[in-house]
Amino acid sequence: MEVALGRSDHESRVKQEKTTESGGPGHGDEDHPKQEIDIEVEELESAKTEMGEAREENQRLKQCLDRVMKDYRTLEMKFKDIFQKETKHQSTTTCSEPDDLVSLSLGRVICSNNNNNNARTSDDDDHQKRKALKALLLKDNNGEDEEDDLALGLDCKFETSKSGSITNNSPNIMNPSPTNSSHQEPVNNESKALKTSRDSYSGEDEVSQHNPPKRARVCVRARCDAPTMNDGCQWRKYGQKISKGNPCPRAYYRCTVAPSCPVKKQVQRCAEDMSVLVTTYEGIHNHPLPLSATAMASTTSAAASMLLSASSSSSSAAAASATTPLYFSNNPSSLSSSSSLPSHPTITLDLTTNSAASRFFMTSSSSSSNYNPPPRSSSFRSSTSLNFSSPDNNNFLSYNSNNRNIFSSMNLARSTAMDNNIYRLPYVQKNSVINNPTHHHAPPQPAGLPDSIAAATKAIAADPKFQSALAVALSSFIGTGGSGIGSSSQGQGNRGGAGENLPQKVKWGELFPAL
DNA sequence: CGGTTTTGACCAGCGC
DNA sequence: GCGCTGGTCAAAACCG
Repeated sequence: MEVALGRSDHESRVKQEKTTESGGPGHGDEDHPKQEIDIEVEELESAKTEMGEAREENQRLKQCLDRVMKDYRTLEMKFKDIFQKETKHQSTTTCSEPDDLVSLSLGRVICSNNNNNNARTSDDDDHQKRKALKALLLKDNNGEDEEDDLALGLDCKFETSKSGSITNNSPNIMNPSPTNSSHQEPVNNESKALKTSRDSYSGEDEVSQHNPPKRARVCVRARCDAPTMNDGCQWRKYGQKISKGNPCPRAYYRCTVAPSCPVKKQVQRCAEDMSVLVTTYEGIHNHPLPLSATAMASTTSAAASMLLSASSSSSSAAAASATTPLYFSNNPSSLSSSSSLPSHPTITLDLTTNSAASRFFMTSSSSSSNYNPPPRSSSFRSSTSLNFSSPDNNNFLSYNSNNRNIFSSMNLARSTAMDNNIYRLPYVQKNSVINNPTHHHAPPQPAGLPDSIAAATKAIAADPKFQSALAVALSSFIGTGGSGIGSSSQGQGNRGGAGENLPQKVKWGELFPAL
């Protein structure tokens, strides 16, 4: 419906413009009506052409979605089998051993010990996870109605071996589950969650309480002309600083969706490339997020969870190093936030290079990395980078051929879904391959979609982190489709919205007037 | 008028 | 202890 409106708006706008150009009715000479008719016919034809193209693309997207669903179900079955086997195998051991799958398991409660407080069985969790992901993948019309499900689905939960009575949110940077205890304990919840997460990666409970490490940060690098990226949340600027080594000031924002929300973000342009916006998120939302914010939320929470999961202990870090290919953004100069504050465990989502969503890198910190943050003698230091860039344009997840960064794509995707009830999924291009030279589990990829999916299946099955992160990434894309863009990000009276007004916001009717 | 932004001051952590 | 830097506060300015 909205599409039609957008189209009619477009047409009426065109007509209005023409009327204006021709000086209005009765003012032009005799030839003008003919020319106008010709022009209108031409535009009608072009509009029809565009409509046809859009329909084709919609078909492709539907097919892509079907394939993704099939793959997902296949993978889920495999994963479930593997997980059940591992659960049986590990049932004899304690839960003190961190589970690399914990971070992105989409609601699963991992490491279930014998504590009775956890009534959820593995099957229950699987069911919940499946339900949540299914809701993510299948919901098409009533996105807002399923916001809770979405949030639940994207939630990550930890259960520490010591505090079994607490089923906390993971260090979920952006998206705690609204169904959890957030509402009951809006303030303490964060510290609890942080404590749990800290405990999980420091392994020093007592020390953590008295000398807590800095909370994890998620750094997102993306090309953006706007003052800040629109991530769906409401932010209020509370400070600005010129930081060392960067002529561009760093702006400090605080989440204003809820008064007590502790989440902050720092926004700074990259010194070497002013078009790159570096946004660093810190903290845990203690309120339900608008659906428009869940994309970034799930992405950043996944990243942070991975970071903390990988950092949870030496064993898990070693496991991460062993199982996860290393691919650092190798651009420390741009990571002013993280590099200047290496005491914060920081994960970086690098979305800056070339094409759209593009290649999907999972990386993890390791001493063998070529990324050398400034040395600092003390404090925990961790840096992890997810690189979505595609230097060679062999896209795996790609929105389209536009040279648009992933989050611009997210905005567009949401506009699409909002107006057309069809998710504008990142689709796999015809010649797409998973081209991850650093991924040892991914065999050489021949071109072609089925092979790509097969390769993806192998790669995902081989690497739980990759698997989980891919799921989250997919849910991020899909999650953007459920509601109107900016519908919740800009509240009443939010003038300026801390620079969050959407210059990059594109109306669907303008983008695809043919629809 | 209420909310946001700006901006100088202040504080804490760190290195020397 | 001092200086540097990052981060935050809060009063004033700004805006619709």
